[in-house]
Amino acid sequence: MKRNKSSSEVTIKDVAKEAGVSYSTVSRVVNNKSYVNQGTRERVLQAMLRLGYQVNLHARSLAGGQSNVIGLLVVDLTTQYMGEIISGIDDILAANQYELMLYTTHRRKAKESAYVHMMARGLADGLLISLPREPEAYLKSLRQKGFPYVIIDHRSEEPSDCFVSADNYQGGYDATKHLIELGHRRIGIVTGWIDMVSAQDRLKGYQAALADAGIPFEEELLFMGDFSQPGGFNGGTYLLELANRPTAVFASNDISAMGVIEAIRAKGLQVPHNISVVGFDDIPTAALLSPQLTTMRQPLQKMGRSATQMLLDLLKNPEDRPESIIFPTELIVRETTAPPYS
Amino acid sequence: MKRNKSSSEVTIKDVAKEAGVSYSTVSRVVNNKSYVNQGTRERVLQAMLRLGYQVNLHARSLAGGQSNVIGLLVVDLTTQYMGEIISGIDDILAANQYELMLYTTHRRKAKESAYVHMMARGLADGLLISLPREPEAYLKSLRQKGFPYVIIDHRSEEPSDCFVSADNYQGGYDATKHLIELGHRRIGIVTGWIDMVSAQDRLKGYQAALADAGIPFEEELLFMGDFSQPGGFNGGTYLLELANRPTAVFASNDISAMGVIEAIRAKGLQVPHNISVVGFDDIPTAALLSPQLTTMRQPLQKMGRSATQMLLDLLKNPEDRPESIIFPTELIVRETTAPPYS
DNA sequence: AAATGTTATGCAAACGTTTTCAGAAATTCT
DNA sequence: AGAATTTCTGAAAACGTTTGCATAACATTT
Repeated sequence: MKRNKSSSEVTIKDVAKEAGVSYSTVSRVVNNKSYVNQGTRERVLQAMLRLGYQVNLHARSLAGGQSNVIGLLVVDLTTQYMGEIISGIDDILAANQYELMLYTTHRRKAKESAYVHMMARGLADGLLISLPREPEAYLKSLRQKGFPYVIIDHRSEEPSDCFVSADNYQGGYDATKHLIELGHRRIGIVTGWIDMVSAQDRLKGYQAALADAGIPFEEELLFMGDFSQPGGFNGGTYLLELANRPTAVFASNDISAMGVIEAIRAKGLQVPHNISVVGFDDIPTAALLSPQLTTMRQPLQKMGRSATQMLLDLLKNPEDRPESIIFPTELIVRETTAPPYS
Repeated sequence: MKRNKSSSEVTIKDVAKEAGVSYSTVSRVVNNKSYVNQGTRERVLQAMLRLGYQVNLHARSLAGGQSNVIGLLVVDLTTQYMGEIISGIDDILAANQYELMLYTTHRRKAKESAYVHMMARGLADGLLISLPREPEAYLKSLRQKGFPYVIIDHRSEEPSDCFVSADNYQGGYDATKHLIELGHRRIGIVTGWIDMVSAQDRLKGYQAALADAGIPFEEELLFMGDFSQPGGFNGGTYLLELANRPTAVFASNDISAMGVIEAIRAKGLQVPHNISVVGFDDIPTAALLSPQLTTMRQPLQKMGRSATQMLLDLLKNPEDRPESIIFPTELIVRETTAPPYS
């Protein structure tokens, strides 16, 4: 058997020999188990230190049946949105000595499924799934395997699923209501990927706010976007070229709001003077734009933390499944919204 | 031994039984090795499909001596800077069937060392280290272990180190030169974490450009920043409150440039009318700001890709060590720089 | 027809742990 | 003092693979 370990890979057996005990004892010391004589423990600890022992996690996983790794499936890492969530995840994981394995699907639905199966087979103990596009395909197999997972930012209809999400419906409602209260009557919307529940919910909230204010929903004021900046730009351009253009736009996330604003500027108009814009997420840059973006805040870090804690709880007690959480959103009024220009 | 695998964990042996062959044959089929009869191969493949076999990566790593995992050590994930680099890393990794294990140190130097030792012991085959703060502590031990690693955005002095970096010196030089050519003579600088080589290099480039133009370097125009937005804000505020304030500022990255701009606005001044600002990185939002940020572009994605490819090459042929790469930077002139206001 | 290769298969030993089981040693209870 | 606990320790069997070695079957050459 070829072993290309160049040098001293110290194993538990080496430590055992050095300390003059059996390797089971070393294992007990490493894992801080009871039933080890204080003196022996010291001796082993010394030996470990002298030899520079480090546990081999693969061997541990194989023997112990769990890996202390959790997998994270994300569509895309380049957004601040994801960065915030991950930073929350990482907090909790680090505090519980778990490792993070990252899978990026780059919006390719097919990849999601492949990765999930890979993780579910021993590599990870549990899975955090963020912003799934077509989850049903693989969630079904995870469920039937009894593999623990928590979904982030996706309100699952399946009762047995655990998820953490923001109240996208209410957020969409409040964002739209804010515009209505400013006096707007023609309000455009640029949606996210409409196959995602969160995008659908924001749209529904928008429609509900309109209905409650007695404003009819107009198909032509809706643009199907994709949560991206170019998507927002296209949406903005489309809305502005309408014969009877809107006086305000609700963009389904901050990134596309930035696109919308760019489109408005490209037409030689001003925000919020000519057109108001409200975003969604409150990513850190939202406050750094000029004018600063009015947006719905989602507690992204907190969502990451909760989801992770939930998964860890699930790993500990697989029988009682934690309650899913829907966090409230918060309207952050900054400088991109104003009464309509007449 | 407790096994909490709830249901059917299909192993290679189950497949062997199903297909009526020995499990070594199944292993050969799984790994696409030669010396397997076409018919047998078919039969095994069928059996795998029927049983839903998935390889256990921990077992493979343990037996095979390599894990097909590479570790990535980053300070902070919430920046677009990192997002861009990771997206490059991920491209190459995915194409080569490697997994990505992520470690975030959150700027805590002590953590770096702990993680590195953990990864180096079997978990990962190689390490990608981005933006190290105090690398010497653990790099030494990696070197002596012969553990493969590549450093991103850190021009190492150690000749045996492989790294990928942008030409920070030239970038700092060109950014400053751009301001000088516009007519500026008093140019402030907000540095990055000055213990990082990249931050030092940008500063040196700044000083060299000044020297070449016959402008004396003034200590009071230098502010030690930390690559953060608040750091930029503080730096900007400091520079503006100078008795003889600068007419332009070179911020050592885009994020701190945004902070500087915020500070300028807070003083009731305009960019670039009163003060010019140039950043560094060209993160995606740089082009979306208003006014759009003039900055030095680093090919972040490409850097991620190169570093990863380099590491993979290193894993394949540990003897011949690839050449380190320094990518050129490119000045992107947008709207935050203009001739000095007089 | 024997000798030599080539292709295909199985056996069994690793890989570095965890964990069960059994027994030894030390301690506490009658 | 003997019995009953409790604390400690080691042997050995897993965990699910890969891989070196042996051997079998078949094809090709002398």
